[in-house]
Amino acid sequence: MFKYDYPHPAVTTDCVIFGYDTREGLSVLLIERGIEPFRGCWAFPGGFMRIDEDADTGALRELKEETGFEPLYIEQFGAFTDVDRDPRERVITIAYLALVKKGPVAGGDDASKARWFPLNAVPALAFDHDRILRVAISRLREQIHFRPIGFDLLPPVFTMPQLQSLYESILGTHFDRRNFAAKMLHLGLLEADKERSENTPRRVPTTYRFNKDRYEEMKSGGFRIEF
Amino acid sequence: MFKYDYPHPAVTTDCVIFGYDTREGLSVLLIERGIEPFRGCWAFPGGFMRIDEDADTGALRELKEETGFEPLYIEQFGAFTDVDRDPRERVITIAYLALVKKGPVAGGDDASKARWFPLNAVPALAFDHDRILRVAISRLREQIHFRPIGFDLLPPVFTMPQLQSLYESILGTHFDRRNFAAKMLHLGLLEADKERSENTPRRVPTTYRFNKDRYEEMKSGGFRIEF
DNA sequence: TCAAAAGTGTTCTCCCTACACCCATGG
DNA sequence: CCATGGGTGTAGGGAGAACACTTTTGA
Repeated sequence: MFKYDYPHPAVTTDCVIFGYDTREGLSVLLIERGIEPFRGCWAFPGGFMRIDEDADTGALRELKEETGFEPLYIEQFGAFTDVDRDPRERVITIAYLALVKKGPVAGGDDASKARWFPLNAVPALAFDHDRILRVAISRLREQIHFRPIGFDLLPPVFTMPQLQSLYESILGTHFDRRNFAAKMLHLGLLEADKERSENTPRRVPTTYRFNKDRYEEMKSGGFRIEF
Repeated sequence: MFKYDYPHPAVTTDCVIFGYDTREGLSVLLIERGIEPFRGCWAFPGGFMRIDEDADTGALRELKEETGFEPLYIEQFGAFTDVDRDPRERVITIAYLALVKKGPVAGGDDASKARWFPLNAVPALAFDHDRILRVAISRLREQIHFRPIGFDLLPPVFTMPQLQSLYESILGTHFDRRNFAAKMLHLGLLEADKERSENTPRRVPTTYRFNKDRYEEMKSGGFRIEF
């Protein structure tokens, strides 16, 4: 039993985890809640922050425990503090945006209850997670202009059409093939890969890899991708 | 006395309040702490979030109580959660960035202990407020590319040199007069003001006001100011 | 009349945009 | 051989960057 002179809210972390594949586009990882409140509803993985860990650590811990994924990118993007957002007690949540390489959910006790949902097929969510998701998506769309975080969502070797459809999926727009390729190549972050990808239906596209060294150089000195 | 099965952190809000005038450039409003811990140190206005208010409300309340200012712009920009950031107990803070029209600190019990500090003369701060300030500044610099929040820091009628030196002060750079003016006028957010400003040392600059209607139009449809 | 600050226009370059044709592959 | 998708180049326009001289005003 822990006692305080003034009431204290509980603090949780929640992770909005995005993954991508060509079939489904941008997807988000949700967990079906096994307990009340909102039992049976889908929600972001997350949980109570421990008193001896900071929120970043807590978010990472919950992410790994509940999904088994190692995020390639993770960023705090907001605290959600509505008074009635949790029926049990006053709970505020610190929300994180994470990018992972999409795959079957591997680890965790709740693994069987986790599932990827394409962004256009997300069910109603528990708590205020609908709002959190909307904020996360708009943050992701902003961030993609400043960091090449899109690359984290692709396999190490990828084709230009793949990269384009990833960006289109995230930004919800369509680009001209030629202009998109020119712009990307112009950035100098891509290097052509010798090998050619297999399993393509028609003509074999050339493959690229992401040049991390070049990116590190560019980070110091500002960086902006216009779309 | 409030009891919980698990330990709960305390939650505060802190406001990084920016103001601007031509003499001192961009300044931040600090309050000298009258109580331990960090008694006598300078810190951002803020305080404990009440259990029956959300963080936005709490931040606004504290801002008004402690400084008497009405923010022209306010935005949550991060939760700071280091385990040892407060020696008393586990305290996390939700940090806000606010812009106000700079003036003498008017209201509040602690008014006499509040002071504006130009950004290049900020003293060592209490808690982790140094870090919070650094994050706030970089956020402000980002935001100024997307919203004309700079205008909130100027008087309703202002001159082009004033506007330019505000932007230079925030971004820490220098712009070519002609290019800056052209860019600003091109945005269509400024309208020339009939009256001329007084009290200028040399030639009288033309004055402008900010066209809010035009800004509202531009918000829906995206908006980017390049520098 | 001089010093200090404000006003103004042009050129060059780069990047974004729009757009059409050819090529490789599998069926 | 044809359908599908991948690859490529060019012309035009707009915006940013660099840059110098003239005007106003108070001292």
